[in-house]
Parts: sequence; C-alpha cells; structure tokens
Amino acid sequence: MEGAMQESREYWRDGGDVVGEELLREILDETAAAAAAAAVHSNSNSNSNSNSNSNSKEAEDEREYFAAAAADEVGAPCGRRRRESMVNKLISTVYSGPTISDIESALSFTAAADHQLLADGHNFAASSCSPVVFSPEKTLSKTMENKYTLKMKSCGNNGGLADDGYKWRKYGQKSIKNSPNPRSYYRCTNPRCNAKKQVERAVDEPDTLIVTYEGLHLHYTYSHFLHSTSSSSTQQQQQQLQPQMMTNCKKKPKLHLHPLQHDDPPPPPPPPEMTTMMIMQSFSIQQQQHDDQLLQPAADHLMVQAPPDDCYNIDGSSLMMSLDDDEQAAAAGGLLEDVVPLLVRRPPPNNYYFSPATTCTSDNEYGSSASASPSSSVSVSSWTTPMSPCIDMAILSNIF
DNA sequence: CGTATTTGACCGGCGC
DNA sequence: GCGCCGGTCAAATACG
Repeated sequence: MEGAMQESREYWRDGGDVVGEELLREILDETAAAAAAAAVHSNSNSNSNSNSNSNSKEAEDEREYFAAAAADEVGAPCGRRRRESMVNKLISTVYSGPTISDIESALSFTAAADHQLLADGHNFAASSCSPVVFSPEKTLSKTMENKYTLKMKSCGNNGGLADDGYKWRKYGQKSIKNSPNPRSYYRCTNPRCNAKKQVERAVDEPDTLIVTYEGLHLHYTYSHFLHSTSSSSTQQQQQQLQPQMMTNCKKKPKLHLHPLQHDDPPPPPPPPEMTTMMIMQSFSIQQQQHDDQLLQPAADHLMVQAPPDDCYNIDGSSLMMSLDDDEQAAAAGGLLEDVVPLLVRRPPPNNYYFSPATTCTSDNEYGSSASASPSSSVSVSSWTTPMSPCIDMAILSNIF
C-alpha cells in the first residue's frame, strides 16, 4: 500500500509538476475516514452503540465525518462544499497543465516501468499479443492544442496497428498528397467522447506508424479495466463471458449497486502497453478540468471497493469497482467523471481482500482491418472486507 | 440483424 | 474567386 502511494507520489514528482501532495494526503485521509465512518455507521446499525474505539481520536474523527456525511444527506451543504473545494484544489493543483516535457517524461517513465515489469517477470497475455512495440525511438510532438503525434514501431501482425486501450471506429480514409500511404481517421466509439486519431504509415519508414491523437478521452481505456490472467480457469471464464461483454460494452453507461461474489486470486497488473495511454489520460483529465467539464457529480449508486496494495496504477489510482455486466460496460465506456473520485481513494487496510467479480475478454472487431485495439480482456474486480462489504459510491459522492 | 468498415461525395480552410 | 487539400459525412457494403 505504502509502496503504491510512494510510487504515485514519485511519479508526480518525476512528471516535473508541483504536486499537491499534502492536499492529496489530506483528501485521501478524509476519504478513508468517511469510508470508515460509513463502516462504523453500518456496524452501529446492526450492533447499536458498541463501538470499542469510542474513546479514540480516530473514532472521534470517524464520527465527525459520519456526522458531516449525514448532514449532507439531510441537506446541509457545508461539509460537501468544503470537500468539493478541496477536490477542486487538488485537481487544479495536480493537473496544472501538461507540457511536452510532461508527456515526454511520462512516456519515458512508462517505458522504464514497462521494461521493469517485463524484467520482473510480469508476462501478460495481452502484452504478448500486442501489435505495438513502444520502442525507445518513439517520439511525441505537440502539433497543436490537444493534438499530439506519436511515432511508434509496429510489429507486423494485425496490420501493425497499435492497441492503445481505446476502442476506435474508423470513419474515413484519405490518400494524402505526397504520401503513398493513405491516412485513416478514427473516432472514439464512446458516444460521449470526442477523441479522434489519425493513423498513417511513415513514408520513409514502412514499419513506423504516425498516430495523431486529437481531442481528449473523457473515460478510461477499456483495457484499464481489463486484466489478463494466466490461469486456465480465468481464461475459460473470459471465453464464456466474452460474447456477453461484446454486447454490453456498447451499452450506455449505467451505474448502480450490485452485490459481489467470487474469490478468485487477484489478476496481474495491467499490461505494460496500457500505461502510456493511462498517462495521457491523466493529462486529459487536467485538460477537461480546464474546460470546466470535469467532475460532474459522481454516480450515486456505483459501488466502489478498495483495491489491494499492488493494484494501483502508476498514477496511484485504482479503478476497480463492483459491477455487473452492464456496469462493466459502463465503467469501460463511461466517462472519466464517473470514476474519477477513485483517483484519490485511499488504499485499503490489511484486512481487505481481493475478490474478482467477473472476468471477460472483449475482442474488438477490427482484427482484420486497420483499426487499433485488436484485443483486450476485461476483469472487473472488487475488494471486500468481511466486516464492511464495500464502500458505496454514494458515500464517495458525498465526500466529493 | 446489428454493428463496423469502406469509399465516394461533400464541405471548409487556405494559398494563390 | 478558384482550385487544392484535408477532414468529415453518410450510404453501401461486409461481417459476425
């Protein structure tokens, strides 16, 4: 847990930005306190007024936060406003604006992390079939506002197109003057996302793809929620769930409570190739904040559970949620605003344990075409504690 | 049958 | 104003 947090903090430092670490810590603490308060509240409902920690400062803080949350629920906006203010401060501090150096730093960080992951023996199924090699010579340049060009080496399979974790729909192709290679135009399949990308092959380097991203994703990658596992049982589960997921991934996000079951072992961390785009998404968050479009009220009914220590992304976030099939699709295709409160959630105490809810593979349908995202697997997972089944999103929405 | 891709047409920006 | 070019639209087509 501490390692993940430390990694997160170091990442932000490495990114070159001044990070509101203290503020982040404060919010994390408040978040955890509110969650604990909810647990206390839950316990007190079943076991009235039998809190053994009633005299401790910690319990006092918990009661205070629960009281604040309760006040919010009955219409007192003071605590909510304070927390919203804090979150706004955090976002505006953390997401102070990406620069080319930020992105380059992020990319180099990612590359290093990827190599480290591979060196550590994290061999992911998804990465093994990834059509992309994020070579050291990969370059990034800013061509205009919200428009970035990536040059990347491609492996030859699947047309050599990149799996960047997003699902794209091709909407056009044009032959470009002075270039023998046509340029393909893609749009993010998420109806609430206006991200686009153009893919063309470099004239002088046939194995190099020039991918220009325009616009900003307002949601996480599909593969952000996907985890490949090496266990045969999980693979069977993925195969069984795949058709269902294929359909559900196209549904409009719908978030609501859902009970959990399953006690499979935790999946490995996300494939290395996802991390680059995750970083890009972090910048997207910031940009959207600038556009005053971020942080709409969080989904009221989404159940969120604390992840294990080793399941934090490089940005320190974790997006594991308890979702049914529709919710899986919602999470994968939903806007970032639906899940962004999780970015600052505190890691769980030791008595939390991991329980994957469902796992499935979503194979996109662009396999034979020039589209990206050839395949990805989804593992919607959750963390539960025997005492407190979950943290309700409603609580988090009160916090934020 | 629903969804994604293909591809020609159309539109707007820009330079001359 | 005109033509070129890049980007997008949308009907037709392909595919699972």
